[in-house]
Amino acid sequence: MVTGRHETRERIVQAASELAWESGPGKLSLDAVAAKAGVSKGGLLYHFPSKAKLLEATVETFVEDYDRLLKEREAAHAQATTPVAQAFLDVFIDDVRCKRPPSSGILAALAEDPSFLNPIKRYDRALLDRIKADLGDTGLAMILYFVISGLKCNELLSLNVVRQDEIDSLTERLRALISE
Amino acid sequence: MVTGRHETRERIVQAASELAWESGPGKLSLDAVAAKAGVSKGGLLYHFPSKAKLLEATVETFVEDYDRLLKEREAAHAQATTPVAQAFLDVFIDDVRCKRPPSSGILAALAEDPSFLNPIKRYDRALLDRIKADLGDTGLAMILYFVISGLKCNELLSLNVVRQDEIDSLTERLRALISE
DNA sequence: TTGACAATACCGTCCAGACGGTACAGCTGT
DNA sequence: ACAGCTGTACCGTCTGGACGGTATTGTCAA
Repeated sequence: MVTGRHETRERIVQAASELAWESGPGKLSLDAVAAKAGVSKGGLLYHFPSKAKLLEATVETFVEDYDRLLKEREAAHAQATTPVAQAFLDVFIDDVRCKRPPSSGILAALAEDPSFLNPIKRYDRALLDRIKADLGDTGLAMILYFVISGLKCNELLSLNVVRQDEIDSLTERLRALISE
Repeated sequence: MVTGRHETRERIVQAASELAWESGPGKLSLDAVAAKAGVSKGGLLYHFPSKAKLLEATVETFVEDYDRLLKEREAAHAQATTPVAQAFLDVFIDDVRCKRPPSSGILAALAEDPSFLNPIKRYDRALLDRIKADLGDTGLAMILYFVISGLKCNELLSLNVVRQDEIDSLTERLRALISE
């Protein structure tokens, strides 16, 4: 098969994420991932020499994708007084609007070993600091960050505690809080 | 060994939770749980005829324990205007103060099958409604619920994004918001 | 230009070990 | 007598990963 430089790698990572969602985070097998990605198991192990490396890459990809979206939204709010906070909200709202299945790749990584989430930990700590600096108000920054974090967690674990209209009114309220 | 009626059951559930924390949520084996609980595998399977039943019980125990703590705190705030919201905050604060390892039993259940979390979903939906009724202000209730939810998630996934003093100032601010 | 070689990107097979679960015989405190 | 176990033996399945092989593409000296 003729493939671009890292096209197959990306396909494998995406297949892993989708499979984690479909068959449960702890039931991710390399065989299944390979099959879903349209690659033989040998081929998979060429790109990711172990399951650990695959899950590592899944988390890293997740962070990179999120960072790209956030930067895009930040650029769109470049003239605003609180671009980071606005962008942070925007990305979350887009995420729920898109109704795409939660990124269970990170759950699969968590199931294997909690320390795989370290990149997220680092990224989010830096993000929280940026929101703080952006808003000036530390307390408000934390409220914004953790409300969104709670909502994301609710999605990630498929708890579905809130309805869409409740999410909408909550995000509107947050928008008002950070626009004052 | 002399045991009470359901003492062994409880010991097994607790062993499962601890093991999920120590060796990763997805690497919970019945052999290991039995060993940790000081029970033979046959004995474990006497109490929980399958792994699914064990994880189910783990989640149920988690919800029951939480409910007991919440009710205690509610009783302590019986004369206040917003007992549920106050108690909700109290239980969280106690939880982080105790510095006990996160209840990874639910992560193990999640790894096996996300639908094991349904009891939590039901409980939390009802809890959110109670906080809403308690506070009168729907938006404020959701902010309170999701900030705490975000903080819990942060703990559950061991992300440790915030320091203890930041948590303290955030919970104080929430306390002020719901005491007005 | 070409031929030798090497790196890349896979394929297909195989295996040791772990796992969930079954079965069952025996022990023991009440 | 019987619930509540223990201990052992076992089965079928699945899994991560090692391994050897193959086809394609790229590099580079002669």
